[in-house]
Formats: sequence, structure tokens, C-alpha cells
Amino acid sequence: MDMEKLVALCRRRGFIFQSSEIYGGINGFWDYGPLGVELKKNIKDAWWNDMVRNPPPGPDGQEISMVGVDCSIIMNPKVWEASGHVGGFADLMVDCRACKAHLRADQITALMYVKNVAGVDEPPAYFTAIGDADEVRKQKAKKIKKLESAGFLYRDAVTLQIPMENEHYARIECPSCEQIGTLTRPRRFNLMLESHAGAVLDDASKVYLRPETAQGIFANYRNVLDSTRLKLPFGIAQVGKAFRNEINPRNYIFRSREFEQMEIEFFCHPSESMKWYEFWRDVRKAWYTKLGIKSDNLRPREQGKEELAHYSIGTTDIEYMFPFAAEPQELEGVAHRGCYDLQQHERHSGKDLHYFDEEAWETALKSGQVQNTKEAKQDERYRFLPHVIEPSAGADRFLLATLCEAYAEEEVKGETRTVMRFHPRLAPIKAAVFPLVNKEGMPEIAQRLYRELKSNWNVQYDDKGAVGRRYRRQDEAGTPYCITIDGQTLQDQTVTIRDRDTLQQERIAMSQVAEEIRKRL
RNA sequence: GCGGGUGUAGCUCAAUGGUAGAGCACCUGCCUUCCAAGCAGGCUACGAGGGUUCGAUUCCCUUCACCCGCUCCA
Repeated sequence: MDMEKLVALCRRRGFIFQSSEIYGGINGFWDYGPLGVELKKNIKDAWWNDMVRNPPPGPDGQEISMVGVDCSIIMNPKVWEASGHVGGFADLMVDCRACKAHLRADQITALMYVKNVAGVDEPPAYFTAIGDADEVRKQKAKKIKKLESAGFLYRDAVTLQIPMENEHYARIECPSCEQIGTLTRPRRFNLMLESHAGAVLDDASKVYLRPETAQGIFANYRNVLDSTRLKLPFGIAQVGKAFRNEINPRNYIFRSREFEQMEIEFFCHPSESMKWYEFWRDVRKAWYTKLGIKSDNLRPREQGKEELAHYSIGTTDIEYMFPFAAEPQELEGVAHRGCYDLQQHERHSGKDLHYFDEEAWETALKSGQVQNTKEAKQDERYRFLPHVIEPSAGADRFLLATLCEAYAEEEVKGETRTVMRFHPRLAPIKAAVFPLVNKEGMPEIAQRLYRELKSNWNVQYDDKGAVGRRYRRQDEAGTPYCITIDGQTLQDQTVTIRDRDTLQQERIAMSQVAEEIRKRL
């Protein structure tokens, strides 16, 4: 599939426009047009319905408790200190002044070689490469051999995120162009977008646009618990905008600076966390398949140990094989975050975020296993920080996958037909109503049917041009059903319903149209 | 962020140092009884800013956006 053709169709049909296009656009920001907003809304509604209001049964067939929140985009900046996004947010980066390479400091390993003459070290030599010490040895084998034969000995291996003295740092070579002393010192790039709340533009008024919706959930975890009578395990969900100051937005809407997330934080007892992690991983993958993503384009990928965030016990990326990339790209990450987030917020806020399992406590008390003392209540069997499973999905990324998956061109009677094969549940327009010709009372009947249907669904009426052209127009919009009022309708009150994918028409009673659409959606 | 490329109508493309033309699409009307038919008419463009020039869409500079490669993607 050709991305350029998809982008052109999305623009032509009003799915996606570049933001601020009349001013030349702005890198990393996109607008959804009339069809795009319907598609996106359907995606978010499907997620909310299938995950929050009516989630699938849990691993043991039990009902799952899920509730939602909708938090502010701007929060107290301390939230981002606790979450680690301020300061620790971005990786340390180094730039090469000579070859302009832009590299992650922690991925560059430097091997130090020193020649010791009469108890005094000569200036050291460094060899670097992207990767671990073995990688450096492999890449620089020849040079190292040469140096060793000159009497230098291996002394140490460090990554560039370790602070270093100036005279040493000046002898580091760029792993890309191999020039010595051309690397800048490691620097942090702030990937959070900033603003100011309040009239005065100073550091005290500095606020951040949230880089993820998750922290709003953690910050409200206590509130939700106290206001709902929820018992562990349970999930809190949120759909909303998030912002990241991506250095290099690319690939259409895949990596934008403003995007929408659909996130769940599922809180459970530590001993059950692996079970829930596996549950959500499987549920989330199945959800994409159900909504029309072919499973061979969908790759769940367990992250390797070296990729994992330091607090995570396990993470699965659900990846999709986009046409613009050779490797599958992440649609959603299902992360086992342990108790990291609640622990961080407990430390930074000073508020108690532990969960007290009253049921377990009562049971233990009744059976005489414990004494009713303050100390006993502190036992981690009854009082603990819940573990968290986080399925975090990108709404825009799934929308893009949906577009890529739906796009099809095919030959119909020597003509090329372009059709968006959306899952009917996601299709922006559910049905279109046509009078076959604009006479003999057909438009009036068609209008009446149109008005009836649009009280339930997004439906279009079209009487312009030949009927074949109207069908093709709806194909590009991905409308699953087209209903045509023809001469026979005047005789027997039947209409044809045409299927987008098979092009087959079926004749049904006009009074049954709404019921038929409901059945098929 | 670096290197390369591109930027003329909604789309695909053309021409030109003297302010632009076609096909498709779109709109109006006629015609049309099932998959982009036909006829007539119509709308719409030199990405932005600056410079050179009597005059710039064309030459130069800057900038913005997009594409490809590298890098990055907490």
C-alpha cells in the first residue's frame, strides 16, 4: 500500500488535514476533518464501551470493575517530578560537533586503554562504539591490537552518561566519525511542552502539558477509591490528549507532538499481578483483531530486559506493520509497572496510598489467624501498595492503522475502485440513501428514509450525478451500506441495500431498513 | 538535529524574466432506471518573506512545510 495515496485520500475526503495549513502548516500537529472526527470518535467510543462500560470477563471468568476519569491536561508540576518526567524525562544526549551525529549517551560505551611508564600513566586512549563493551572490542579490534602491541593495557569501560573529567572527555572519539574530542558533553532534552499558568512569566508559574494521561489516574487513585466503594482489583480508565516535544515528528500522524491516549491503570494485589498482566495483554490484542486489524499485521512483542524501564517487571508492545516502516511499530504498550507509580506519588505527596484489604483482614481475624492489633494490620498481606498493569494505547496510532488496513484498490469492470474497508462499527458514515433518479417521487421517499435513519446513525443523502458515481464516493468514505430507492420501490415499498465489500445488492422492505442496518453493524 | 530532494488549481502535470494552460475532480443546468456515461456553462493555483530587476512563478537569499536516508522515539 502506498502511503502517499492514503494521505491524499484522507485529505481529499476530509479525514485528516495538516494543522494550520493555510499558514504553511506546523510540524507534528494534525487536524481531523468531518470524516476523521467521526472515525476517531467511533474508535474512542468502541474502546470506552469495550473496556470501561462492558469489559470482558476476567481471567477467572469474574466481572471486572472499571471506572473512568477525565483529568486536566495541566497538573501541579510536582506530579511530573514524582513521575520522573521532569529531569529524568529525557535521555542524556551527546552531539558530535564534526559529523553532527546525535547520540544517546547511555548507549555509547568507551573503553579506556592506558600505558603505564615507570608508575606514571600516559594520557589514555579511548575507543567507542554504540553498544556494549564487547561491541566496541569487535568494532575496534584492529586498532586495539595495534595499541596493545604499543604497550597499552585495558583499564576500564564506561558509558558516556557517567561524568568524566575534562582531560579524559577530550580524548573520547565520536563513535560515528571517529574524530577525537568532538563530542559535546551529555545534555538533557526536555521532551515535555511547557506553558505558564498565571499572569507572570517566571519559573514559579511554569507548568507542563501532560506527556501521558496515566499520571492523572495515579494522582486521583485515592479519590476514586474513597468515592466509589471499589475493591481491588479494579481499573481506572482515561481517554485524552497528551503532548510530547518530539524531536523529529515523522510518518504522517504516527508520531505527533499532540496526540490522544486511551489508557487503563489496572490495580491489583501484587500476588495476582502476573495473571492480570497476561490477561490484559491478550485482551488488548484481541480487541484490535476484533475491529478489523488482520492478525498477521499485528505483532505482540515482549520487550527485552534491556528495553524495560527500570521499574517494569514486563512490557508487551502490541505492534502493527505499517506500510511506511520496515519494522512493526508500537500501537500500544501493556506494561507491568509494579507499584512504582503509587510509591513515587506516596513519597512526593506524603499521602498514604496503601490499600487495606478489609475482606482479607476480617477473614483472618475471624479464623483467629491474627490478633486485632495495629501492628498486625500493617502486615503486607492486608495493607500494601497495589501493583499496576497499564495498557496504554494511542488513539491516533490505531486510527492510522485502521486507515492503512482499510485502504484497498481493486478492478471493477476495467475501472479502479478505491474503497476503505472499515469495520462497520468504526465507519464514519454507516449508510447512504440515494434516489435512483430525481423524479417520480423517488427523492421524497429517499428523504423520508434518510431522516428516519439519521436519528440513529451518521447517514448521508446523495442525489448528485449518476448512481454509480455515488456508490464510488461512498466507497472512498468507507460507508458499509448504500440504500437506493428505485422504480420498484414505488410499486412494492422495497429498496436495495448494497454492500460495500461484495458490491452485492439485496432487496428488502423499506420498513426493515433500520432493523437490517442495526443487525449488520 | 544532520544530509539529500520537492513545493504551480482539490488531484496529476505543463509553460514562461513581461503575472499561467490541460486532464480529472468539484459546482450549476440539461440528460440520466444501479456501479466514476454524455452535453453546455462555471469556480479554483505559482508555500511564505526578502533581494536583484523597469518587471520575478521563473534568478539569489532566508524561512516554512512535506518526502527519502541517518539519528531519535523517555
